[in-house]
Amino acid sequence: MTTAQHPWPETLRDCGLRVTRQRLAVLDAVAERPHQPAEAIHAEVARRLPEITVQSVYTVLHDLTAHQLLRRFDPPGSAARYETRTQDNHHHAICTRCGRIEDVDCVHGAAPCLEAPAGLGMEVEVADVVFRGICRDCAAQAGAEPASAAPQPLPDS
Amino acid sequence: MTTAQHPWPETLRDCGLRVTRQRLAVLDAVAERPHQPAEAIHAEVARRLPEITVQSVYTVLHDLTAHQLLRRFDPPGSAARYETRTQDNHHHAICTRCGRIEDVDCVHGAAPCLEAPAGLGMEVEVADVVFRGICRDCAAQAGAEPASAAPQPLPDS
DNA sequence: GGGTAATTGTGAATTACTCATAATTTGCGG
DNA sequence: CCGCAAATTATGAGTAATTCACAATTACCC
Repeated sequence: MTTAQHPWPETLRDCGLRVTRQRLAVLDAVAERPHQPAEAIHAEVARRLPEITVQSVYTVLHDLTAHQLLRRFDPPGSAARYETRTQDNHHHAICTRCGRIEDVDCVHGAAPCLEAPAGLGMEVEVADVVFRGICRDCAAQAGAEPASAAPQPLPDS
Repeated sequence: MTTAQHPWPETLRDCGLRVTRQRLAVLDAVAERPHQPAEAIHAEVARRLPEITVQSVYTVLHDLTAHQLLRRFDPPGSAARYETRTQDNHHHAICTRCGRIEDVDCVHGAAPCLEAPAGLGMEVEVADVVFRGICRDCAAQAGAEPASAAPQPLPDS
């Protein structure tokens, strides 16, 4: 689908970061499949760079997140996820049954929820919103199967 | 301040739970100091029940959370916190410098942010909102000290 | 190409929990 | 009150996710 890739090397250099195979591979993997945990990113990256270690993936993810090339998202009760959408203010929806994570564009405009805490003595910089519920597919299945009480352990995207 | 305590024993029995010293002590500790991690709750509880173990605190927190007597909150990149405000829809503000966590009442009314994802194929049950920024105290200090780049490791309340 | 600082690899350590099982306790029935 | 059964807690080990220290390698300016 996306034949034209991001100019990752340029972006890296703009941040004062060196261009390495590991960083490019991680950026590609996260761009292609967002909302994956570090282990899954490592598995994907290892297909091209079999010698890469999980620890290096952690280091790369940490560095790229610190430089705003990646955004880290912590689903409650699960490992951290990463995505390349860092410039816009978007939120996330998690299905409590199948664990699927989807992006949710901001409803109130560009910087929506930041207007919220009027009386709060704080200058708000970020507002992270996590919606939780039952996605359409799981709701459809719920009619047939009563479904398990415990939610699935957050599989993939 | 709050001389009149909650009727925890009654509340516990209403949930079909037995009344134990450990549960009462945990409920008291969380009510008195919300937004504390399990370790801090254990430390507080241990002042009255020196023989209690951290694992038991984890079990109690888990059980009470499952029965809606406590609400669990996962700050990004930090251990879980607990609070007794379970009936209202409120959110949280975290100072990225000092780590202080404060409650934020809902701005849009009772169930505010649930109206958000119109085009989303999901029936939203919960909307967790986390505001992050610099609190008033830290902003005042920022003028004097340039402050460290890394945020403090989420101390207390 | 050479040097140097940045980056990655290696391996151990840590944090925040969870799990299995044994000991204890609560609360009901008698 | 007493005792039993189920619920709860203590004990100890185990796990997942991530971090840390340091040695080996690599990118990039000259």
